[in-house]
Amino acid sequence: METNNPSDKILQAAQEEFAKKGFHDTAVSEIADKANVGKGTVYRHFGNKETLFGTLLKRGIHRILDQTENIAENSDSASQALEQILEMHFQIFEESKELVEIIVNEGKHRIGTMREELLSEDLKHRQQIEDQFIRGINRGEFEDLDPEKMAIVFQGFIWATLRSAILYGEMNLRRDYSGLVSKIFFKGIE
Amino acid sequence: METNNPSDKILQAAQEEFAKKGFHDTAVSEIADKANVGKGTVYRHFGNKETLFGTLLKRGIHRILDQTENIAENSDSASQALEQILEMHFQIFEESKELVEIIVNEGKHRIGTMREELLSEDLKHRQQIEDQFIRGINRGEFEDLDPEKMAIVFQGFIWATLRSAILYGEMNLRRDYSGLVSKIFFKGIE
Amino acid sequence: METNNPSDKILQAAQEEFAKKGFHDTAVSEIADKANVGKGTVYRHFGNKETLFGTLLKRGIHRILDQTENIAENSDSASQALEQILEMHFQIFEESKELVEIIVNEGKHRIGTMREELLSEDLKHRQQIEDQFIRGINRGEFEDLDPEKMAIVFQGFIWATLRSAILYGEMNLRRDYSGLVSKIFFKGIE
Amino acid sequence: METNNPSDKILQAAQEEFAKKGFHDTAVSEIADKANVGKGTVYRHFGNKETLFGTLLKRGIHRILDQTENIAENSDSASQALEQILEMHFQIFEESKELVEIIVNEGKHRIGTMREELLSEDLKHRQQIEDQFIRGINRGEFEDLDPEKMAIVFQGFIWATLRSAILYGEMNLRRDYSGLVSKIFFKGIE
DNA sequence: TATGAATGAGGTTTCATTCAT
DNA sequence: TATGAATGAAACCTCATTCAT
Repeated sequence: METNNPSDKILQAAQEEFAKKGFHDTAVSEIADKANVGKGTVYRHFGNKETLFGTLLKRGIHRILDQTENIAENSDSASQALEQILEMHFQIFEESKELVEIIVNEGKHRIGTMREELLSEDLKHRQQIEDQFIRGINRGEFEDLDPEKMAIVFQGFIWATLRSAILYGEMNLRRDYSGLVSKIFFKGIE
Repeated sequence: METNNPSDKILQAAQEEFAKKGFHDTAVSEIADKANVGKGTVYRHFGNKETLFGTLLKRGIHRILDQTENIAENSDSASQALEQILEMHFQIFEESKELVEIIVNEGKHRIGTMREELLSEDLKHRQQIEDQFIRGINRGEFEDLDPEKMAIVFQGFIWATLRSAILYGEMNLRRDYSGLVSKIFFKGIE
Repeated sequence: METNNPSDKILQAAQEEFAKKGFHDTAVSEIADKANVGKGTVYRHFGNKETLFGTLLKRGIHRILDQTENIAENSDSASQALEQILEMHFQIFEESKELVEIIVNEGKHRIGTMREELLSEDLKHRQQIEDQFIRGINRGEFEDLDPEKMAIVFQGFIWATLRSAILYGEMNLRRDYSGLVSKIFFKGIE
Repeated sequence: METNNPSDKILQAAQEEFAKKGFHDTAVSEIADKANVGKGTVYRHFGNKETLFGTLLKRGIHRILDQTENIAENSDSASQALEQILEMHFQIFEESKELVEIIVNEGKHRIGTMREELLSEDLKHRQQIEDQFIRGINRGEFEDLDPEKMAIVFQGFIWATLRSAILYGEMNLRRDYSGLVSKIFFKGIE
């Protein structure tokens, strides 16, 4: 779906470059070049480099938030929902490898002004997961463990698995992992 | 145990600064100032900024490798060993919060010249973990799952848990997490 | 003929500063200041300090090459041509004292990447001079001596005379020297 | 004649390094290393880098001054003396290629504090040559031209010839050049 | 007297950002 | 609205020089 919208072209180019080289090792001019626009256009649309980066992160997180919401509403059980959430992350990874790499690799630093905003989105996602654990406990699917901690651990599992995939590039094994992680996790808490 | 050895002072200062602000946002002069040495002294001892950073990473990884080795030799069962390995990571985290933050946050980029060396150390650690799974399977402690994949997932669990701890700063809960993760993981694979 | 072209302003400023203080003792920022441009502009136009220096040398050598070519084509005899070539060097010296100083003073070192290119230009000039000696010998103007060696010696004479002029600043005497050198070269002093 | 005198070892090493790479591209530590002494020893003996360099220049010029004096006293005619002076420069060149390279290549800049002293030595040499021209004119060997200018031109010839030799590395031809230059100078080429 | 670890001034270079066109 | 030339702050790094041993 080729757009000629400068914003989209810039965002796309930024995603690829930031994923490949990280925030600091990517020059704004490289992004502009790859997007076939002038450097000034990047600034007209995003104000500065940090905001461009943050916009990318936000886009990714919102996408995850929306899809999680969707899964929650259309699932029969908590364990099914959680499995689908895990699976969904791998799907996004396959579609937007770079976006996930960015989120995984530059999670902590590089969020400057948007720190609060991004952190709050992350907490929203944790809450979505926690809701599923509460649901599961109420339905008798899981043991009665602290749902908040469970959510934190589950969120960690997701990133951890993506991290392995990125680090070792063994993406072709993704279904194996996704399945293995689900298996371990759910058998562990039943 | 205050040393006056410049190398140690620099390494310590670098660890703190890199953890706080990341590689690129930390100036060599800031490290020098914090270590109470001249800028030139940093260069005399480490050659350049990247090597200083890499030295820090190597130190951390070697420490983990050594302790894992030690645990492997002195444990009665595979599950005990793996639990201790997880626990050990939290201990190191408590002692050198910054070092772990660096490893977690700047895993992918910023390793330049030392990439191969560091990656091979990481693989060594994975192998150490895999050895425990093989041991556990042989001893009938675990299900007969692919030990290599198990190792990758377990390594992921470690980072996931540390990542949560770092991100949310809820280190005071560490025992809870460590225990929870162990519980889930081992019940899941028994 | 004041230009506002940054390249020209930078080249002019560089010429003056390099001549006054040599390559190493001239800071790029000084050149930028004197040219009334930002430091970055120097780098945008010339890439780095060494290339800026080399560009200056090339410009000078090309000018000499062109004018020598011109003299060769428009002269009645070899000795007339050679006299004019000598005279031309003094003219250039008067117009661009600094450029000649640079070429005289930093001939050997400081040419790094452009070494081959510059040396080959120098050889071209030697060839131009040699051509005049061949012409002169054929026309019976000169003794039948090895034209290549004659060219080397003549080229030496040029630099020698310029060197004296630069070293002692006795430029006001230039006509005297130029004439004296011609006289000696063609007739000797006995 | 191997000395263990630190000063001599340093001077020798400095000569080689300065000739090879020029003043600025030679580090004091490189000189110290090559001389097998500590960096501090260089400073103890010569105070600073510039003085070390100047000492080298002075040594060379004094040597030339002394030998010229000697030639003047032991020669039968002015033209013989001048020929021997020219020849002597080539001899020194063969023995101390580097020293001559230094003097030729870094004549103008790099003399800082010693500027006056070195310039006065150079003028002394010019005077020695001028004396020979006066002698030659008085003895009827040469035409009655301005001896000062003749001296300047002759001095220029010397450097010019050495410059060619250094630039093109055609030192094996030295006798040819030396002879050719003498011939031209005294008899011309017509 | 000799040393070399430590220092920091100073130099080169990059690149995010601005703004006139 | 789009551009990219110009800018200069700020970072990395070198190396002459000092001085405690």
